[in-house]
Amino acid sequence: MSFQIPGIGPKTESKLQQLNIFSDWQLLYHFPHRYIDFSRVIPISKINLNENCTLSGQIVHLENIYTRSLKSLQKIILKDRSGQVELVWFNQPFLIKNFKIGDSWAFAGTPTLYRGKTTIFSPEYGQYNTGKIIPIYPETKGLTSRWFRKIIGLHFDTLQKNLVDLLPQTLINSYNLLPLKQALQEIHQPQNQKLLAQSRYRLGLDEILSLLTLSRLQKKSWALNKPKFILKSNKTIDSKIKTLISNLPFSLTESQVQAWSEIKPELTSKNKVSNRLLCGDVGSGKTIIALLSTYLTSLNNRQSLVLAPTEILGKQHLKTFQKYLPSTPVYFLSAHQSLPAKIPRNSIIIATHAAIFQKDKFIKNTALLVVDEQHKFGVKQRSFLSQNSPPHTLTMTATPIPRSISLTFFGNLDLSTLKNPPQNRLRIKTFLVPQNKIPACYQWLQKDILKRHSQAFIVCPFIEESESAVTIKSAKKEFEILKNIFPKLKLALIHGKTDIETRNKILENFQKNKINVLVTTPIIEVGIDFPNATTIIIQSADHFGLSQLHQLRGRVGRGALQSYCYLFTESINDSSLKRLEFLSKNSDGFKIAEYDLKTRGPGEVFSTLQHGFPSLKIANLSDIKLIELSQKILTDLEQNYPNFDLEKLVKNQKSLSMVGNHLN
DNA sequence: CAGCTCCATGATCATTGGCA
DNA sequence: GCAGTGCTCGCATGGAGCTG
DNA sequence: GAGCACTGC
Repeated sequence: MSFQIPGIGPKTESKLQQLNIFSDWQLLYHFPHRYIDFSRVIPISKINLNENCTLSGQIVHLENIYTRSLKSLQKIILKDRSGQVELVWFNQPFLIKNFKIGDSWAFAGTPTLYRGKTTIFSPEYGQYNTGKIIPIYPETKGLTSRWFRKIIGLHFDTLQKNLVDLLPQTLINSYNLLPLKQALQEIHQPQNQKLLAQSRYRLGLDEILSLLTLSRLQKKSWALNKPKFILKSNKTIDSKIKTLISNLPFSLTESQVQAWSEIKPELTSKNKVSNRLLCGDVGSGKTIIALLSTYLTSLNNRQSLVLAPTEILGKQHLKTFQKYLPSTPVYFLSAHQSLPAKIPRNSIIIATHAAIFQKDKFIKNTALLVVDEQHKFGVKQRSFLSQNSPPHTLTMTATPIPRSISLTFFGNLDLSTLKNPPQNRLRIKTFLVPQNKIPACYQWLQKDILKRHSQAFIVCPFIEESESAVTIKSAKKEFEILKNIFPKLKLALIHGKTDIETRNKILENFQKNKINVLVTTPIIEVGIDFPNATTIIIQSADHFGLSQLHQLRGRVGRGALQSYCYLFTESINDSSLKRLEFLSKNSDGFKIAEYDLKTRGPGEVFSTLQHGFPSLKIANLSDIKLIELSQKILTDLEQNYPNFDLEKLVKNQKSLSMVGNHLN
């Protein structure tokens, strides 16, 4: 487990470790993140300005020039039959000793015109850096791309010696893939763009394939679990649940019915432990599903545990549960509030994360665990899952996860999706507000608040005014301005640095309608129900991801009144305006997430999820075709290559070394 | 906020010409 | 293990943007 | 000059 090749001593080794490279084959899995194409080798006279090229010729002049301010620059004049160029470096006086007048050299760079002369600043030289497409690597201080190019160029054969292409040859042929070694060679030393693309394709496929494999393996190992408590559904229980459903003040939506029909048989299965992700847009009614599940458990005289992301949200759940399940014991557990010493066996415990620290007390009696993730995807609650006999687990998320992402990252979970929102909800009217209409909008808001006794959020991206980004509204400053705009209204400010007690107090007052307008940073994202809030104004909307905006918008429209979302922006950037327009015309979170994924990449969609996902180095999660191909290949492997060792596939992926944290 | 990575940047010479 | 030699490769700085 | 390999002790 270390380095065989020469040139790596203790210093370099520790630097490599900073880049997560611990042994020599991993060097090959340190992929370039971009390339510069110096493959155009031309005579000097054919130079096009600002177009990368490689030139070779004789050095006819070289000098070191020292300037006043203790700086220096190095100048070389290179000549071939067709003409000459100047090459200039800065502050590298040692450099010219590598060259002699009369020597022949090749240099690569981008020619520019400087004071009437064609000049290349800091050109590359040497066999690994000229005349080809050169890779640029992720670097650490002291480990340059040049270093990687050389070491990999010199030792490629040694480095790849022990690597085995795990995919069967026949499969590689039938899908027209590059063999592993060739792919690795091309990613580091591409012969041309086409082969480079093929190489990225192959290696990206490996990444996705490993992810899929990993989640499939985990699903398999989860399937070995037997339920600790067997829940039944008999006639009495069924009818009670039916009564509950029919007594609800609304009827279940189609997809709620669907989801329940998926979850219920799992909970009552004799030999399977449920592990399901319930993925539903803001306000799609996930809580009801949780309610039904816990009720079923309770009717079986067993205990459920509902984990809420925040205390406020937990209390909200508590209210809901108590309201609809008056005859069931529901308890609340948080950092401030503990459980009674003895609780009935059929209790429903609603807990914040504080519960995690005292889980031992009651987890062993828990038959059903509901984790309300809201927008975050935590790692913490995995500790519940990793115990040897886990309860039925239902994870709920308000992040609409695009299909390609749920396939790759959550393949180990069964998936239920809530699509259509409850019919009684009015669609939130969303408008893009240009700068000059902002005052009118404020006027309208004030009127509306006074008329309907409604409330509003005003969201700003940052707390403090930053000098570099004057146009970005800061919550604090905006708050002052808004106080002047709305002299008749009560305003309050909340941001990430407001301490929790004040924050809770303000939220409480807001809930009681003692505050008309709440000015905040995006912290209100975390799903709080304020049915009376009907308007949300988002400042500098272009600075948010679409998914995030969608979540923010979901803060309103929770009551019966018509709600509004106003997006303020000073941006004139065409693509950001388009994005915002898309948002104003669409209310389906899944569509929005897909759109975000396609136009901005996975970062946007994941921005509201907690970290801890493996970063793919090559594959792109928005590449649904690649993901589908990986699935196809995986099925192919399982069906037609019975001896194929899936586990090996996972272990060999360096980029997955951290996956364990998240899926285990 | 700090720490890190990425990326762009960086220097010299020498002083005209029209009008009153 | 450590000192000495000779080899190769080597800028510095600031702002920007990201992450813990 | 930093890091490294190699040599000679």
